[in-house]
Amino acid sequence: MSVRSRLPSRIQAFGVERTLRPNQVLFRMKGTAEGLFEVVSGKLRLLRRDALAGEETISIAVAGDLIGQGSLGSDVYHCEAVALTRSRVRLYRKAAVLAEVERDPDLARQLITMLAAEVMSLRTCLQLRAIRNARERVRSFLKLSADSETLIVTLPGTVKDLASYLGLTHEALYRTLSAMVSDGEIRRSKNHITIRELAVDRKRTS
Amino acid sequence: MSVRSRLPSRIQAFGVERTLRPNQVLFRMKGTAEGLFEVVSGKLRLLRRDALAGEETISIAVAGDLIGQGSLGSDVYHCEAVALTRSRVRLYRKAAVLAEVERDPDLARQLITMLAAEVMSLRTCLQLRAIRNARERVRSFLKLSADSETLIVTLPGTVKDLASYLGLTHEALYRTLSAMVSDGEIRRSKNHITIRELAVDRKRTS
DNA sequence: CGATATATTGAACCGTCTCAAACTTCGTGG
DNA sequence: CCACGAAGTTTGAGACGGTTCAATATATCG
Repeated sequence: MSVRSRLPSRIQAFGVERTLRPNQVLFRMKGTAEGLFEVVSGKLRLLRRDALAGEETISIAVAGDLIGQGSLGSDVYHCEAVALTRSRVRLYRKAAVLAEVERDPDLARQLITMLAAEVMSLRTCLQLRAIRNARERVRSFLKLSADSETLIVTLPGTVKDLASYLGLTHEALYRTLSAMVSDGEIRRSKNHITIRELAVDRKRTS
Repeated sequence: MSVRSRLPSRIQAFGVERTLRPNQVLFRMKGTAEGLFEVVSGKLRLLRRDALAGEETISIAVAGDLIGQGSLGSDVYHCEAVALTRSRVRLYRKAAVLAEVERDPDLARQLITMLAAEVMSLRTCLQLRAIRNARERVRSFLKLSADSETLIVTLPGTVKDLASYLGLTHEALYRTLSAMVSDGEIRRSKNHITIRELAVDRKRTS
């Protein structure tokens, strides 16, 4: 659901750890950008709020993920991070990161490729949403997210969160998943979805 | 419509210029990523193709814009660039850029902030699309894109391109714009849209 | 064990898509 | 410079699908 971005270990030296309880807000939209965070343990939800668009889940971050990268290019955060579970995060102050970048070309290169990958991941998401038909959209998402070996998709959050990520109401997603199950296209268990038939790419089975 | 990203002049030394005629393809999806391009003159359309999602305009790049940044994080391009007009572009080979990054921390910092800004720009676009109502979506887009002084939005491409960017069919966008004009909410001329009333934020005037 | 959030299904409405048709603009080539 | 074709623009009508509102079941957490 998001790029797994990791910082090289040498920079971790100057990271400051912080613990979050469930539902605690790590940073808010328009809050002063301290820097970026690495999720050490636990799980956080990244979202955007807007009077018109409502609440939109950007992604679910788990251990190892880097969040708040946008802060490197701005003075304020443009999204909100809330802990889903008790979590530990490590803060890398913006100034410290940028300073370290000057000294460590390798870190610079890693940050650049990481951000470039993030850009592409977002574009993929954007393209996913361009698919009008709910079922096709879900199908595309599953294809993109499935482990290529097992064809299993592991849901990082709730189905509701997934609905938000896909730009559907949760009702529509539940219905679509149900229909796909009864058609034998997928199989569902707790936190997993298994694709049963491999992309026969039949045109809109609706 | 997209982040105006510029490379510091010192790196321009090793850029290779190339001329494109209208409709010429600069790079395709899944084509080997040579590197990134700076638009010297003219106008290009960035898009993604997909059997299900169809053609989706990502942005219109004009002189000064940097395109194909995603290539820094991947071996292949994930979008397609087509010249809208006769254009000149300058290629910065991926390896050259990454090598220069090692030598020039300042370039590194600029690339990082540029990419971070792009990430946020994409997230904003994503959020825009989360607005279900066409009129509200157009309204939000106009607010975001308007010059804060004059309240004028300059369209970089055709209205059809804008429709693609907004995730609407062109018919829906034409209709919405017409309605907004007759309601006196906006004014239109050739390539400009002027917002007449400043966001009174009345709930769904539909 | 109660409270709160998620999961699930139903029914109806409404807006956008789709298909269609005409008009305008623009660029190209004769 | 005009003719032509291609692409963009514009408006119409109808169908479909996802949203919305609603109600209930299930699960999770303190």
